[in-house]
Amino acid sequence: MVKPDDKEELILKAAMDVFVEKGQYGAKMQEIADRAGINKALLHYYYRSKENLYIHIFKFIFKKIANEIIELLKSDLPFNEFLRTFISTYIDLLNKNHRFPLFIMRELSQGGQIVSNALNETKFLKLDAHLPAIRIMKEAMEKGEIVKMDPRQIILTVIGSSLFYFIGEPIIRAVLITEKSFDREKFIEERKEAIFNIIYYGLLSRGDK
Amino acid sequence: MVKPDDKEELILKAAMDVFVEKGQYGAKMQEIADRAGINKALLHYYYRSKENLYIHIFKFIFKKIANEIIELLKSDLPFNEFLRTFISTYIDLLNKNHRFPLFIMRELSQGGQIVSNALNETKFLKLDAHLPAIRIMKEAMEKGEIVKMDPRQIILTVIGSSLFYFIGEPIIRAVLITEKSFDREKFIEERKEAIFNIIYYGLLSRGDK
DNA sequence: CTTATATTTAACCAGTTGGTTAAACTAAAA
DNA sequence: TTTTAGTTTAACCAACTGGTTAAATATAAG
Repeated sequence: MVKPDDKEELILKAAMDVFVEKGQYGAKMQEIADRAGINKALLHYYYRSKENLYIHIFKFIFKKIANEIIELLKSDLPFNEFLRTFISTYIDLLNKNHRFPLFIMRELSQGGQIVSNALNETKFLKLDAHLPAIRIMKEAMEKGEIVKMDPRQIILTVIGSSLFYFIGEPIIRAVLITEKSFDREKFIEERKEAIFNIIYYGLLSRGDK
Repeated sequence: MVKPDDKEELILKAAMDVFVEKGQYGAKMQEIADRAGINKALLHYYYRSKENLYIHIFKFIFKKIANEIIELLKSDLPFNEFLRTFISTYIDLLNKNHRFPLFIMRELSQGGQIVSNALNETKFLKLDAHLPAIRIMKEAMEKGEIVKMDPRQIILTVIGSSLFYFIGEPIIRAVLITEKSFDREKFIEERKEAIFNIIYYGLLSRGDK
């Protein structure tokens, strides 16, 4: 028995689009079926309920993003190269999936039950000293290359700085961007540079005050 | 004619709670009525429709946050003091209203029609060179105090770094916080210090590379 | 007292929507 | 050919929900 066309994949793709766009409650099963080019009956044939389907989609997206970040944190490079690579790759990832962060945030604002379930199914339940990224930072601190600081503060600053443009883009463009011809990709490249420079030089050990 | 108890205010308060918690579609009029201690009929007596009420609440919250940020950007201080004050005050604001950012984000992810309407009703449609904050930065650059850089990159880094903890708190606490007894307020104070230090020293002019 | 507004109660309606069902059809596998 | 799973069609249902309505009541203002 082979599916002539992989309907299940069509469903997942359509469901992802609709849920990401409209959220769990704004999404309608009929619309998902329509966009997948199938009918509602088949939708329930594969996924018993809307909630089921939603959780499935959410976990899929969450794990995809989480796992990519985990990979990045496993890198083993000198601190400055690690930092530059992390920022650049993470921003590329966000740029390619610019709707995912807000989708995850929306679920977060709902209370986070589904989020914490999804979290339990990823590998980084707790970031500890064994993680290469943390080790790299601690070593750089011990060598006196960078200032001593709680590594979590560095992580929060890097991720927050990188993420913000993508979750706030509509407002940011309305408020901050005045050019008539705005080159988004160029701005994003500049963003990478700026974040790296600010954070790297902000962490470099300074002799005096 | 005086309202014995200001029901209208009770409604607004309850509606805010429910909408912030569950979003536009997750919220139910009946629940709003219940939490306000009144009945559905009165709800429609004051606010003709759910959409009406939602837009009302959204704009109220959005303007409150936006206007506080605008005030902060009007400050006129030396760059380093401005930066320290902005970060500290902004984080305090977020801490006091920790549910608002995600609420606004959720609406953003819906397409942003309501957001852009709300935006038009605030005073900072475009941040330009006249704004004190921008002037302060440009002056500090010209004086050679800090490195030359697009001021928007600085703003995005400051806001992103400050905001991230509050929109990602559930995940951050699950992943990054290992202490059994976690002192949230202390961590937030440390966060202020870290953000200021990283960004300020990251911007300070450096003689060599 | 009269009047106008505020408020409650309770029933009701219509539209939407998640989900079901049954029958028929398709097509590959055995 | 028979069997089994995938798929469609179309009708249907029950629950929920936003919104309405009408009648009764409260209450302060004029």
